[in-house]
Amino acid sequence: MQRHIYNCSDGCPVESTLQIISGKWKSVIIYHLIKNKVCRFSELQKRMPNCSRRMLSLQLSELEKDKIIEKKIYPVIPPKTEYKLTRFGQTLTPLIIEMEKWGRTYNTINLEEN
Amino acid sequence: MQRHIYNCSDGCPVESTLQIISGKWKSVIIYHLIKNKVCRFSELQKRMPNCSRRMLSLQLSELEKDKIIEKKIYPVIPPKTEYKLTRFGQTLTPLIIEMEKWGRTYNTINLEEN
DNA sequence: CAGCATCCCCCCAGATACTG
DNA sequence: CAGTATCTGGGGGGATGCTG
Repeated sequence: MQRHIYNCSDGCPVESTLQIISGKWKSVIIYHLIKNKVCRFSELQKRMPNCSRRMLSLQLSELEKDKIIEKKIYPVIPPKTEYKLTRFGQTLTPLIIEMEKWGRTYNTINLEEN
Repeated sequence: MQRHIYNCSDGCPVESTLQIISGKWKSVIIYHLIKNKVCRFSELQKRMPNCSRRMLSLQLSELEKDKIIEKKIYPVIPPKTEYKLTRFGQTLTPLIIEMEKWGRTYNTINLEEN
């Protein structure tokens, strides 16, 4: 995690944030975990059909490494896992909700233009 | 701009937002334009030393195409340009400020851990 | 100063196949 | 079900040089 900071110009806070959430699907994953508290891998897949299984897996593992989400594995067959936000990850909620709000009005505007 | 929407799963608002601001440097550019109102190309360069001139140029032109920023060209020699947020672009302010806030506390936490 | 054009390399991410 | 492993191509992005 430390390396992130040194990539940022003069400690620019926006750049710091991007180091954590700029992955192609990370904010979307966090968004669904805010809305649904707990999600299984397949549930996330359904909610993000444009994200390949491979990508979903990669993004999840990076979020886990950065302590944004935590993973619970049930030792059963067939396998079952659950993902949820950590306490630290929950501090991203206001930011992601702002993304949601802006996206909603943006969608509305574009629909009106048709 | 329309194409953006159809890339989004079921109109997911977060995905819509990402279509606009997910470029590698876009949120950082917007951030500096919020803080400084008007910036010249070289001023943005100084504030984002890790962003190459080429990348800065590309990101700016995409933001302009999406009507987030507008560019004013002064027909002088040597050339002078100025960038600022459009009214539409200003609606992103709350979102970018949330990114700033989160990045600040994140930086603080990491400094404490040293 | 504020870019664009070109070249070129690397690696991101899709497709596919396999596994506990 | 919930992933890994491997291969591959296409393009994102750096470096450099040029211009009005």
